[in-house]
Amino acid sequence: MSQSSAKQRSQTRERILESAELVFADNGYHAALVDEIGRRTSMSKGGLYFHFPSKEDLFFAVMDRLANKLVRRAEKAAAKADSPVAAAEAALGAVVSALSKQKRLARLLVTQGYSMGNAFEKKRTEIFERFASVIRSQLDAAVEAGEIDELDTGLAARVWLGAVNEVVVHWLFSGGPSPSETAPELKSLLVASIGAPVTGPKPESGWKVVLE
Amino acid sequence: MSQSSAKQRSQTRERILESAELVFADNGYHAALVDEIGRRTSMSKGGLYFHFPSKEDLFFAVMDRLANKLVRRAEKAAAKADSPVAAAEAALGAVVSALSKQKRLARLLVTQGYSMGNAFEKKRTEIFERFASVIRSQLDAAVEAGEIDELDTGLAARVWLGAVNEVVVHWLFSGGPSPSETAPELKSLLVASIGAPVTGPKPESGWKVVLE
DNA sequence: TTCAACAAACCGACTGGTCGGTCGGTTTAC
DNA sequence: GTAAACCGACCGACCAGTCGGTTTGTTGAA
Repeated sequence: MSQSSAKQRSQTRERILESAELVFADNGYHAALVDEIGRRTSMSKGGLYFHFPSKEDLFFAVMDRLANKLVRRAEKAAAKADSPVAAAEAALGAVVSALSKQKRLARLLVTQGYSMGNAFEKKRTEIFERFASVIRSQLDAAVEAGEIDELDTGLAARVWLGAVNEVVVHWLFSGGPSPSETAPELKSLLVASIGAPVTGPKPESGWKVVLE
Repeated sequence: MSQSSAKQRSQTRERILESAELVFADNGYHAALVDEIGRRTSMSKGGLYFHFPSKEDLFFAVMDRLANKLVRRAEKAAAKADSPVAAAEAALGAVVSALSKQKRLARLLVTQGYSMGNAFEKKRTEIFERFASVIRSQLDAAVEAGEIDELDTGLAARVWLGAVNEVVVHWLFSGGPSPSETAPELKSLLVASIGAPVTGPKPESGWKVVLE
């Protein structure tokens, strides 16, 4: 009946998204071949095009799926913290940690969004803004609570993300240290940037690398 | 004679680089057509290929040329400052200001380096590292002079650049405020991040927006 | 229980347009 | 005279997307 076939349908979609994620992450958008995605899904090109109208749409779907996962993690981590600043730290930490775990994911989110025309670049920005707003709302709360002085929290959130972005890129392409290794130092810099007191690199500050 | 033809030669190269910069900046690497570069240089494709072995090499040459210009500016700005921290601020300010002035340039440096395979991504990173080292050496001097506490200056420099990068991207793709507008706030955040005392947003701190 | 009718899902050879790069030739400069 | 500089029609690889067709699954009437 139509109920069960709808389930089947979305399972197939999921299978395709999974393969597509790998192929896009390994090759970047342009070099990724639709045929290759088909191969890894054990499905013909025609089959793929039955589920997704274009390569572009498929790519967007992959990005959205990843972003959802990550944002959920960040929010979860933030919810556990017991002060706004700590929550902001925790959210950022969750992202850093997740990216460290999976180079593929890092590549996709951090660099591939750029690799094309304006439509794509907007998508990348949109996703980054979602992350930024998680951090931003914590910083707003921190200001509200008098934990830190007033400041442009939107800007601060972007600064934080930009910093993480660069550290990740450096790791990806220059063989620099993994983001999790740099995390404590990074945390100090970013917390200091918003004028909050920097607590020494203590392991209990929500920067555990274990996660997942 | 060979002297004058060598001059001619490099002038032609320069003409090509100029056009190529425009075309790459407007369209990104992939969408940029070699024929279009030829058109704007009033030179046939064959002519271009006499001077550059491939589209890829041409792109790299464009990037290098831009990077050289920017690094020179940053160093010049730094040289004028009268304390290491101020010099670091000034260098960053010069970059921000230059990027604000020319969206094209910003697009190229900040996003197009990503749009392809690994070779290109390395190039982008290489260029960013050059900027980072300008800032980094000032921070080292600041530590040396006891102006700020010890810290991972390499990381701090990357954090600064990453922050700028993100602010620029936000401006480019979300119609956010121009980087020069945000500059004073941004400066406060970044200076605070390295634990230096934040002087109010005074105009004389090397953040003049005028610069060519 | 069987089967015809229909649709959803899938197949894969093929097309059509795109461009980087080539190469035999012409022009220009010395 | 000759070599560097330049020309531009052409080639050939590439690949997203198409489309006529086959398979699989569902339904409902006989």
